[in-house]
Amino acid sequence: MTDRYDFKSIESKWQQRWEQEKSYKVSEDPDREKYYVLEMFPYPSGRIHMGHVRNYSIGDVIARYKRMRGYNVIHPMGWDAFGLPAENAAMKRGIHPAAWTYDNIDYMRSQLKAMGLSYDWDREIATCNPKYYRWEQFIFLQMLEKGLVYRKETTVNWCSDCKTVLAREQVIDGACWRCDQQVVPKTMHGWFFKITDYAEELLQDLDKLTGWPEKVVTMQRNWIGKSQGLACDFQVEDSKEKVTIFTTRPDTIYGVTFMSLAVEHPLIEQLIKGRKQEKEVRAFIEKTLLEKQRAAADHEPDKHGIFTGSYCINPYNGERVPIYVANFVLMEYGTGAVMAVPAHDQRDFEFAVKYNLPIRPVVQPQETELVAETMEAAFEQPGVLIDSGRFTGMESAEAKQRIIDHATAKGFGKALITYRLRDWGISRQRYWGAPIPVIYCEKCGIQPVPEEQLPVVLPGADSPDGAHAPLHQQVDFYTTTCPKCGGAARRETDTMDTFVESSWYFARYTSPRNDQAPLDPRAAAYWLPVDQYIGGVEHAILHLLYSRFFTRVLRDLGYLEIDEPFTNLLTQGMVIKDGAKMSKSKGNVVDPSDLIERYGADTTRLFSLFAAPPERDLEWNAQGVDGSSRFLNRVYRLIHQHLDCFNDSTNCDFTALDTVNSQLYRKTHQTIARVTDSIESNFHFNTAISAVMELINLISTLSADDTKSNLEPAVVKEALEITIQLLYPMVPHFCGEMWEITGHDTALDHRPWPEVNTEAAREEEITIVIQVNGKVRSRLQAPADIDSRQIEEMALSDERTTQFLQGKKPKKVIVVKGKLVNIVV
RNA sequence: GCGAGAGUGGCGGAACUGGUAGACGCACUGGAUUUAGGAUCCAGCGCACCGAGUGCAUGGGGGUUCAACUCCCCCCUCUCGCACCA
Repeated sequence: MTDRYDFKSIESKWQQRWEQEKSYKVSEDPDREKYYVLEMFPYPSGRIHMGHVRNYSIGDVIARYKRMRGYNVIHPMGWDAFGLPAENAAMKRGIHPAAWTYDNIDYMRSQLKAMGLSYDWDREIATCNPKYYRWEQFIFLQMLEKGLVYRKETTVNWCSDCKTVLAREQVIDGACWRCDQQVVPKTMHGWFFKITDYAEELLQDLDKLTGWPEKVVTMQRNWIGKSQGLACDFQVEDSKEKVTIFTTRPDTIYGVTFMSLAVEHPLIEQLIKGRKQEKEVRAFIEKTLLEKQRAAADHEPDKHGIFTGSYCINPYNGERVPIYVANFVLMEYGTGAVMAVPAHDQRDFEFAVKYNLPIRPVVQPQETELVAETMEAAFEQPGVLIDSGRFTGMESAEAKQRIIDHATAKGFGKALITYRLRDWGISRQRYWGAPIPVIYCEKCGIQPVPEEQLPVVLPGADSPDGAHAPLHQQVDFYTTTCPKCGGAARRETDTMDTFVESSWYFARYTSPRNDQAPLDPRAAAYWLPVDQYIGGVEHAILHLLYSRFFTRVLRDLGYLEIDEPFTNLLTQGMVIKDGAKMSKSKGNVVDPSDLIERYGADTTRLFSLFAAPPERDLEWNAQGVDGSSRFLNRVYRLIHQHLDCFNDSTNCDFTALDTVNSQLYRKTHQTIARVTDSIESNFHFNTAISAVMELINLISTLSADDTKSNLEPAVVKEALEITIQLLYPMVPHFCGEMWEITGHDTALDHRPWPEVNTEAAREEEITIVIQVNGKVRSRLQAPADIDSRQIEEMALSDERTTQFLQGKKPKKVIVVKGKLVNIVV
């Protein structure tokens, strides 16, 4: 035997075996309870990085653990394969995006296989495959039919150099992230998913997500951003027009002293026409629009505004209210018009101070009295109404309701709920995405591509030198005939946002080769929802919200029976090095392949699990990897040292062990308990590994030469067998091999997880801590079942303790059974 | 600004419903063995004092308690998310 295990041959041996035997292929089995564990699928960027290693190691431990627990575990993997980087790489290297993508997939698949991950590779999907996006197009059409998709014109960020729409994240200081060209707003048509139809349900059901991190739930709640309030019409003076405002504070409506409109508000034109302010206001609007375009995301511009020359009437008190245009009012939210109450809204307060507008308190706090002249900030809390007509004297909460009721009764307003959530714009002017399956006919208008003509295939993707220009430049692609009238027509040339693919892939995994429907409802009903989903917190909003939306859409289309796709969510921390996230630009990247080459997959996995609990950031430490490697070699040597125990057939009475043997027996069962608990409660594999290390340390200590003869082979054998079983989900090749060389012929995947013998795990003797005035002064050994009176007696007669008492009489003695005694003097 | 989370040795991190702070690992120090080792084994390792020992220690300051990393109040720092949402 050598003193280090040969990870190379062991790992390739087991990987081959798993592959040949299809060890992790699963199918529906109504007699067994299923468990669906899923890691967010990767974008095939070229090589896997440490974040992937961490993500998939965590998932694989859970998959293997649950398998040992007897579950029918589905653990699939695939590729989020559409996206802009493929097009960029293609441009740069003169190859086709499809070729680049599929090459990357092949390489990364081999990297994942080298990690020994227990996937059912027969379920592998790549979203750029027409067999996948065909069904995405199908779902799109079903949604279109149901009115969940619509086309509208909006303003987008356009880069004139790259000739494409940019996502908001791709606009840096007003310029394109790639070519640095100034981004311009452009009005164009696009397709939208009506996610806002589900806003309320998506919000309400967040309460059901008890298996999600609070943080993610909160982020989604804020993102949906529900506000309840009053929509109320203010009649424009000397005009037929009305300004409709939205407020969440109807209780402050008697404190309105002016009105603010967004610069884009459609009414402005009429308000200023022919007035002396006309020119000035136009100039202001133009300037503000420019400013908005340029505004960096990280600072708020100062508040500016300008009087339009018009007034409107507060329907509650009949007062004339001057109408302003202000740069801080958003057209996209509410109604684009805000009633300004400087006394109770900080922005309005600042604006009023700047432009010398009146401040009128109408809600009084409990303790103090607000006086307009001395206010230094708005009072934004609820309180009791004053100077508010018939509502004076009411509490804010009641007043809100009464004021809304009043508006409803009089017909100039109503209760309104608004959401921050916008409909999801999915049109992209890029090549490498799923084509949107509609046809434009001059005569018949927008026509869905007939189902039997799906998929609308991306042209050129099947040959390496095929065309990959944006579809609107590919005449052969967009020239078609109308499915209705047969006349000349034009295909939609936009492709879908890549987030669409990832919004339902987890469901497709349940019947990945189905060519009759997007999903097999029976398979979906068996496997879904995903029991444990694992991925980076950067997807907390978009991907996870879209998936929740799609799940409901697929439910309403009759494919799914569930509301929520992911029962439990684990958001893993980043892998960092030298205090920063690993990135090429920082030059602190560790390539997982180098590690696997040098230390093996098991060591790499073990370290990524041991260095930090999953939800925290993991600081990469090269020496820490050595430590993990050392540990495995230590286990390896220890097993070899005790190989004879596995052949020993001496009878052993586990109920009558001597001190040394019962110590090991006890520790073994305590370790099972600790490891099981660490995994079950919060997936803190770091403490699970620590526990096994302690067990190994004990076996080492006890098997040092002078005491070895005392150890019972059966006790050592049990300890080592359990070590191997407990470590198996984390370091599967190593443990598979150890299991085999210790004479077992059933694969560990089919061995049940070890059971704790609670009797054996119980300590016989415990350490009782003696405190004097709360400070530890002494420790005593006592039998575990000692009662409080006896402990107290022992403590008071303890020599060290009496020294500290210096003859003083105890005022009080607190005894915590099995733990400590505190003597107060 | 708002929201969420986190501050524990030289480092990563332990500590159950308040009850021995620092498990486990890394680094470091001393020793053994070795031709050699980035191998292995033994011992030490929060800080202060020469020390058995004692005192001080979980971001800072108060408080509750016999007892606080843990509970309460105030403050500081860091990370992440949202960012004029009416």
